[in-house]
Amino acid sequence: MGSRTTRQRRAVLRALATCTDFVAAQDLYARLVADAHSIGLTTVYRALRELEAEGGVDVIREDDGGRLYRLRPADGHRHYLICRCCGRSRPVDSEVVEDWAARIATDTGFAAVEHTVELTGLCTDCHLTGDEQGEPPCRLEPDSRDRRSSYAR
Amino acid sequence: MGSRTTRQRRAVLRALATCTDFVAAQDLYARLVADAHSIGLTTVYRALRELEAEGGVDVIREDDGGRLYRLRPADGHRHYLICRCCGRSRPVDSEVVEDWAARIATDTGFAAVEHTVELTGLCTDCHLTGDEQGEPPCRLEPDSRDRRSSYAR
DNA sequence: TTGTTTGCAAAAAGTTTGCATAATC
DNA sequence: GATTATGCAAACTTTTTGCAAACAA
Repeated sequence: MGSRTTRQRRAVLRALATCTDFVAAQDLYARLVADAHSIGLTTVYRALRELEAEGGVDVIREDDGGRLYRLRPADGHRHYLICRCCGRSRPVDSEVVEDWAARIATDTGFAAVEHTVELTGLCTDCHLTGDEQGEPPCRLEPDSRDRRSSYAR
Repeated sequence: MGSRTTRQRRAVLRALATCTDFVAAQDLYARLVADAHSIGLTTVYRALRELEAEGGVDVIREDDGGRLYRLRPADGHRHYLICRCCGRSRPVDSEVVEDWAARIATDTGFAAVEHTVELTGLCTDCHLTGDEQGEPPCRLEPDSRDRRSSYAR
């Protein structure tokens, strides 16, 4: 009934540790394959889902419903500010929000309250380059479609 | 170049106003059809996407990437606490979060910062009924799959 | 040995698009 | 009359599942 340590799971974890930012399952798979690993896409999906379930990764959602994963820091989950333009993310201080969520939980009587918080914007780099409308001014799609397309199945 | 008022768009808006909670595009479509309206699913999707773009609706995302829509109150956008069990939602006071997001925006220099905030939990009703593990204890799926299934295409 | 994990191919689901027709302004 | 909206069917994308073979313990 226990969980087993396999070559593939180790590889996924190591690849995830290598990433400096959020990655899509497909990207991670592509990286692994490009890195001469032998692994199936299904396995990558399963590994990420398991990691998500046990809280090993932070997850953000793309507009189209896709998921992006990032290894969670040892000191607990974090929230991020993501550039809609270049896709880069940075963790933000979210104590306030954590407290707020906890307060809501007690105030409402809801149990097992969980929260999803995402911030998006245009980083200064992208902001300087493109127009300021808030919609894709730069070289990359707002969601990471570009990063992914080069590895289309 | 302007947007036109059509029978279908009016119907979507009216149906949305009728809903007391978040609905999926497919559900809204099913309701409209059941209500003897003549409308296409595509049109519903388009209408909702337009409403979303112009800020007429609040949107939450399901685990599977689906979207649920709810007419936005006249006094601006809101955030919600959603029961993972029965799917019902209630608006929560989120001034704290709004302020926090604004602060992050100025602190980081990011432009056009937007935020997504969702709270989920188990409402007291559901909590009393099922076990307390935080996973689907009740009669309904944690995401609204049940509400939708009865109208499957 | 025994129960897990893998991975391929196929399925699934929700949403979007092509395009001819219909309706609005 | 010009432009915009509609709606059907087909396409698309990402993720999940069935199942036999491979593998860890």
